[in-house]
Amino acid sequence: MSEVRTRFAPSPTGFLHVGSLRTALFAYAFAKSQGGKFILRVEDTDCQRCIPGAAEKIYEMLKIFGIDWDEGPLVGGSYAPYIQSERVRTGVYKKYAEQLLKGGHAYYCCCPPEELEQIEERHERKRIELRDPCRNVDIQEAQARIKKGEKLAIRLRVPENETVSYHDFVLKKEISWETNCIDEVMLLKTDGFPTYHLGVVVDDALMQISHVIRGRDWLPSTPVHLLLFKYLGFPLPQIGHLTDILDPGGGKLSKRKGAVSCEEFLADGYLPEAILNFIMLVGWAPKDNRELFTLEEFIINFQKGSLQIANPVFNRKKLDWFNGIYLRKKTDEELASLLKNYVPDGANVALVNQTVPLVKDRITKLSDYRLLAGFFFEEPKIDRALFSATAGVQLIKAAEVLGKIKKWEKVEIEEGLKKLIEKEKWETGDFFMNFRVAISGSKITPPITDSIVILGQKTTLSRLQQAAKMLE
RNA sequence: GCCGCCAUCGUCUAACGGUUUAGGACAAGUCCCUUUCAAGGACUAGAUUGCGGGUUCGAAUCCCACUGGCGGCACCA
Repeated sequence: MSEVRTRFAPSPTGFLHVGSLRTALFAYAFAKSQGGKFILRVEDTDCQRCIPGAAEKIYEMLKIFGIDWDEGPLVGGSYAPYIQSERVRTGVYKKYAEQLLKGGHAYYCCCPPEELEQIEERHERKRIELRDPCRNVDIQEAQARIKKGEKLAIRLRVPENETVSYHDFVLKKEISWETNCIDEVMLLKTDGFPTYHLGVVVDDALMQISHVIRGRDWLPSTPVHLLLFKYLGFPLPQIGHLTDILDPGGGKLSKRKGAVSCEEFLADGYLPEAILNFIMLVGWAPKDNRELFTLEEFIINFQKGSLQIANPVFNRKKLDWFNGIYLRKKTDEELASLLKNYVPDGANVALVNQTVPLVKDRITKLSDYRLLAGFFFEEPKIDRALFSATAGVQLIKAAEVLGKIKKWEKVEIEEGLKKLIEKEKWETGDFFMNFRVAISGSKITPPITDSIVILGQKTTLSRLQQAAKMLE
């Protein structure tokens, strides 16, 4: 059996989408699970849509998630990805387009390039006629026009009344199309760049990709690729289409309803391993219902599980759950260091370290830290409506008791407070809630006595006094 | 409009055509723990497997039709 080779082929037109991360992950795991190779190829043949720096961002992201590629041009001792715009210069795409032309499987298109507004019109026309009028233009005539300096594009010539089909290894079924329904797509643009269709087929063939794994949204263009593989005389790779990830609100996962790029999730304080574990289970499932996998474990188990064929809905709550799990797996030191970008500016490092054990079980993502522990670093803004009617006296007396404490330690503090509550016959819950609000400005906090131990006697007293004053 | 894909609890899913009173996880609810919120533990509820027909001794599992969802139809990828 020949080597398994998969690839991830993003276009650098924006941030890495979680759906793309999944495609990359599955292609990577598929190859790795069989001792194969994984390749990264940047499909940047539409110069206008490319965003400077986007490609580098994608490399960086993949590496953060542990997805690294095994091949490519050597640059400074490591592999660079294959880049289509660079390959254009070698003339490969043009060469194969001309081969198709020669074989009668493509033709020059003399239509003037359309503006975006006209595309809609074309779309309407497609409903009636799939064939381009240029298919009948004499090739000699077209070549004469090119000699005169005109730039002509090249379209695929689709045969009539044939059937094309392939076996989808993810869907596990034969899928076929009547050629009469296949569009005569553009292959080579007037700027000399290939379109996606020519680009993928030529490169997948030349790079000897054994298994093409891509999103379901590519399924409709597969018949075109099938034709190209055939006419170019390339062996057909195995092709498999992954599910589309759906938005809870319906339709494909979209930005409107929240974050979709890996950058955003990371910035929000989701851990790479949590995102990765979550995304593994979106479109793939093991037989034994296991849920926790590291990347290595995923690779080992990949073949034993199965790729889903029904489109899943993106379940954010489940991502939160995974993140909580991985957050709690961190040591306090690790968590403190991860929290660096989420603590208030200029926050005291030692103070942050002390608060970590208190917040660890209470945050679902790193960005929650500030909301929960902000009062350690800045004076709280207190809404007096949060206090109960008994708050005034309680705070004053609590301050008196705490002011007398010699050793500022948890046991001493708790003892003093408990005695006070008993003596005054207060309700424990009522007292602590008022106390909590006075210290933090919030009804939701880490354990409050632990918190004031960290906060220190001076700050604690001043906050109590301030709150009491406010209630006068 | 045309072409294609899909269909099990709210969500993600498990279940060689028979061991299934359809299992697990997230979410929800109840209880325990508890000075709040979490975390943790225990438990509950939730799916006549979209609908209708077949095939079969037997169907969530196979076939057909319907309905619904999704995707694609650019000199974009």
